Amino acid sequence: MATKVNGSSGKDLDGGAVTILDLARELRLSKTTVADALAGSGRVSTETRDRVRELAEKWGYVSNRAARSLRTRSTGALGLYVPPTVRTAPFYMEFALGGAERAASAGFDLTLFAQRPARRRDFGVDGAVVIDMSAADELPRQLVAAGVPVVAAGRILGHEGEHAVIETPDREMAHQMFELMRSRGARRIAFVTPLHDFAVAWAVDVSEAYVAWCGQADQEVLMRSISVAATDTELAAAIDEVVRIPGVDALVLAAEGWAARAKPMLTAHGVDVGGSFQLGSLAGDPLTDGADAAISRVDLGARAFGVDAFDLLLDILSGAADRAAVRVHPARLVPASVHPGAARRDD
Amino acid sequence: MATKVNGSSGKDLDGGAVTILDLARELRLSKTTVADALAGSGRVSTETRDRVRELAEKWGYVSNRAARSLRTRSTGALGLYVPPTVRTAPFYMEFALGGAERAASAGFDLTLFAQRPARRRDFGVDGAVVIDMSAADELPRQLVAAGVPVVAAGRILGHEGEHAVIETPDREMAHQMFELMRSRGARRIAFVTPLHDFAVAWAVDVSEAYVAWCGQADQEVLMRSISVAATDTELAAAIDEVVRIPGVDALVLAAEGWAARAKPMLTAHGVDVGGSFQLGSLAGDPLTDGADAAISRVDLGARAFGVDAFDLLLDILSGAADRAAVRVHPARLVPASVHPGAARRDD
DNA sequence: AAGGAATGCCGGAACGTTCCGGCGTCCGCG
DNA sequence: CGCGGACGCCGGAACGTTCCGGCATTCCTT
Repeated sequence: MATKVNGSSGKDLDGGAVTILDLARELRLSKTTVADALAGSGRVSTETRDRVRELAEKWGYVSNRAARSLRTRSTGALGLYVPPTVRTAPFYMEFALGGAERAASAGFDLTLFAQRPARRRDFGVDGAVVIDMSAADELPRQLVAAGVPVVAAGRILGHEGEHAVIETPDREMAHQMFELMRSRGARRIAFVTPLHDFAVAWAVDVSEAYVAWCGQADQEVLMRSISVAATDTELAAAIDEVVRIPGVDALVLAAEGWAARAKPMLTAHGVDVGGSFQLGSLAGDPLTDGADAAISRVDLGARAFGVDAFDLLLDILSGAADRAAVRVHPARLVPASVHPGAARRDD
Repeated sequence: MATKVNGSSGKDLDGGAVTILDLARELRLSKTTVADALAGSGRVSTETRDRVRELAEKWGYVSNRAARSLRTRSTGALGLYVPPTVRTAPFYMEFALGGAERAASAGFDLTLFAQRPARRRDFGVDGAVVIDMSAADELPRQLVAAGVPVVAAGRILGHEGEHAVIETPDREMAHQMFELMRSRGARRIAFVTPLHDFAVAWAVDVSEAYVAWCGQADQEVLMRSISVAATDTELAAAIDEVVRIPGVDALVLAAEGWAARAKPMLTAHGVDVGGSFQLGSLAGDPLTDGADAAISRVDLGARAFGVDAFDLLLDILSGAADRAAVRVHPARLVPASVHPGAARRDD
């Protein structure tokens, strides 16, 4: 009862993409058998399977994603959301590409969400990773409401327990940074961190870690806050302030890129960076802060972080991990190379 | 003849997502009418349409992407491929997010392709943008072979005419940069560019532009090539060489981030960057090279570039542009702020 | 040799949407 | 009063896949 009468040989690559039915017709098999042969499911003789696969290869058959998705209720894509505030940083690009790599290795595509959509929508993903989300952002709860498994890279303040989380040990790394500097002779370590209204976990964590360390190390709290997207002018103003504080012999900056930008400013003030004055970055990717051996940095391993985040997501999808699982992605402290002529006081 | 008998009220949010059929049953309408009411197509009374939309809103109906995709043969997603060699640069993140924004505003998702897939696959996109591709990369032709419209951001050497292209005026901007420096007194401008085996259009273009300018300006060609992913050591070696050339009073670096990294190296050599010595970046994004007012830079407008690239792709999809269209995305020369005390020779 | 199990293959139904054609009803106009 | 057409709504088919159950045929077992 088909409307179109198909010729004998077939192989109609003309109309559009080749389907399972095309293969079945050509091989005089049923679609079920062809599908089974291709998927390796069902009961098919080895000979038949080989015939099917050979023709599929020859004709360039590709399984229609939409049809499969419709039938299986899985999309074959994972989502990633990077909030607008911070997305210029190379860190997120590395993270995203690590994620894309991991997703691809599991046969998933990576869909990048732009802004949060105005209207409710079909996200079109089997799961999603959101990174460094402010508590105010609604996207995670929209995802959760839509039944999409979510992994938060960096926990979301006030939303703990609502989804899985993977974190870098920010407090611990900050602590290590301060300890390193002290062990290298620093006595008064200043700290520049994002403004308090930047309600993202890592920023809060490192600030608290600094204050805690000061208490423990019996050091005065020398903290300045600037916008996480600080311009050079803003950053320079903070540096000016810090330099003016008497006896400051070390400075740690919380956000990516700050240290590299601050260094020339410090130098302009006559500060011997890498020598008598220590400079550190708590989010130092190899590209910016890390390019300078005079800066101690915390290497967050952005790429591997992305891989790990999507790894967790995949584990959740496969049932190997709980939907509220919490994991830690290791970071690494990379001390500045000690300047040979540096004044170094060993207590 | 339905296998399942549905109760009177319905509203079964229990099973899974709510479908058009659920709405139709509840409203005692046919699926066609409901679909028409939601899509705004067909002939539906205003009253009915409102009733449908109200219930759809109330029940949180979202159109099933897979089903629609299957029927309409369009996926609702656009692809982006960033080659592995260069992807650490913030430029590409900005570009990608600009693209995601533009795609989203047209109702498309953005799928990030990871590595090129080993096997032939269904790309699952309606069109794709590839950026700064080396001629050797096979992905574009795979896409073209699969019938996917492709926009190359930065033309692909040796593949002109096979797909649409959007470009920044790299030669022109390089020329402007050199002219700026000369107008500000530079007499011997050195140039550092990626190695020749980095067969990406912009790198070739700016190198050629430099040589051409030298010829026209009657200046000796002072060019050094390093890996596009040069380490600090490699970059420093090139800088060392450049500094050793007698009379060099300006340096232009081709790739993103190089200038910012080179500046401290130059300073270490006692060079007065921003004063008697001019430094320029041909791919200076605001974050890295652009953060330093002493560096002249070409602002490629990464974000807007991404928007424009996807704009072109969307135009092609809508038929408003040819599949081999060529467009130019404007760039902008941002001169270094002239240092007050700088030695400035006005011819 | 007869019963049952394994083997190889197959038809339909479903997934949720879009789209084509059609079918009553009612209005307006000559 | 009759008729053409607009209006409001509808049924079915199709998109390409997966999956459930089933039906011959062959093989093994006792």
